[in-house]
Amino acid sequence: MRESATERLTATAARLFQERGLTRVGINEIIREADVARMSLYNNFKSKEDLALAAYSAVSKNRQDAVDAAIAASDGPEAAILAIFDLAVDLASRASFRGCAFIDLAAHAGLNDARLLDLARGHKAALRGRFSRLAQQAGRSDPETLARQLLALWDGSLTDAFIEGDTAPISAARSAAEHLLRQGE
Amino acid sequence: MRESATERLTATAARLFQERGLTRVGINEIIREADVARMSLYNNFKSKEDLALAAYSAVSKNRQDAVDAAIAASDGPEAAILAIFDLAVDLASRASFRGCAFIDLAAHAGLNDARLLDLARGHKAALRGRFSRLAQQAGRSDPETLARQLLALWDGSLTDAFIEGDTAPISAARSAAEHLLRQGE
DNA sequence: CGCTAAATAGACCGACTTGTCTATCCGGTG
DNA sequence: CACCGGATAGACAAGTCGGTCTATTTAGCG
Repeated sequence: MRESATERLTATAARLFQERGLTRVGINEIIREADVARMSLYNNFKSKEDLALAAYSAVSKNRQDAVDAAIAASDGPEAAILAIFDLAVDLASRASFRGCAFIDLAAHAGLNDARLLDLARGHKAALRGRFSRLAQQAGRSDPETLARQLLALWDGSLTDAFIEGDTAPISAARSAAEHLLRQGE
Repeated sequence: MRESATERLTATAARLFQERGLTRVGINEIIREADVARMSLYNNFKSKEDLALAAYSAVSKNRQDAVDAAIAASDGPEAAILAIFDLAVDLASRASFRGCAFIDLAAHAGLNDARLLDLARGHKAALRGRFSRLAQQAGRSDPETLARQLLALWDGSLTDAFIEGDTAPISAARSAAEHLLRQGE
């Protein structure tokens, strides 16, 4: 037996929301792609926003796991930070890449559903927290500021990579991160 | 006599689109706020996207003028670059701030209308071009890379400032720009 | 087999969207 | 005053959206 309707719905919604954003994907398309009846969606989720909450949570968890794996595979905090930027290149190299899904989510969900905005905030805070921890392990005196700088480089370079259709902004951001790491050690 | 319908429509659309984004503002709201009849909109613009094109073009021009004014008022290219980041603080301090309007535009218009995506691309390229010129004036050997780094810091910090609801990311980005300027002079 | 409970397809609803059409009104000009 | 072109309000069309409901089929199980 194949995976449950809930799993198929969550996975399909996660994929479509990443590819085109929350508001540009309707439930008709989701249930068609997930091969699930309309009522099966509403039997498993109270609303589209509840489904979105589950889908984006799964995406967030996957991203954080990938970041943690990259950190674990790296030799020291500085290398780990650069390895995280290498992940961004992977993300942006996918054909369907359209910028960070959580930026789009925050821009879109802000006014309607506080839960979705909180999820986007939490995702960014989680990444920033990892940067901060690594900066602290690298012996930085002000790890929070460095973490904010690295997060801005991450978010901005992913955004610019989408707008330009090229990964050059991410490479540049990675080298900026190297400079910042060398600066105040 | 007050300003023309075209001017009122463009100004109103520019304001609303900045506040809430292209797709979250309908023409009904625009014509109501602009105090213009429905048909007056369609007599002056072929479609909502044509109005959006005019509105976002005006916003882009205003932003570029503000950047140029900040550059002109600065003492040297390094100071000019930092002055541009001070502009970001002003932008993000407005109560209605919801991140860079052109990032939202690019994310949203990408699939529907190539003209709007090109406008967003052009806006980012214009800012990047100014960073590049300043970097060159500062005697940098690789002004393009520095320009990309500064643009990523700009876009990322504006985005993070919106998501966090605080201007701290911009201050951090500004100090990162200072570091980058000191680094490879 | 027969029963039950769940999953299904699809009609349907109300709200909302952009865009068109029509009928009216207002202001400037001869 | 009479006229006329442009602006007006608002009905309307055609489509999409999220969500509900019903009638039917399917699947599990004693």
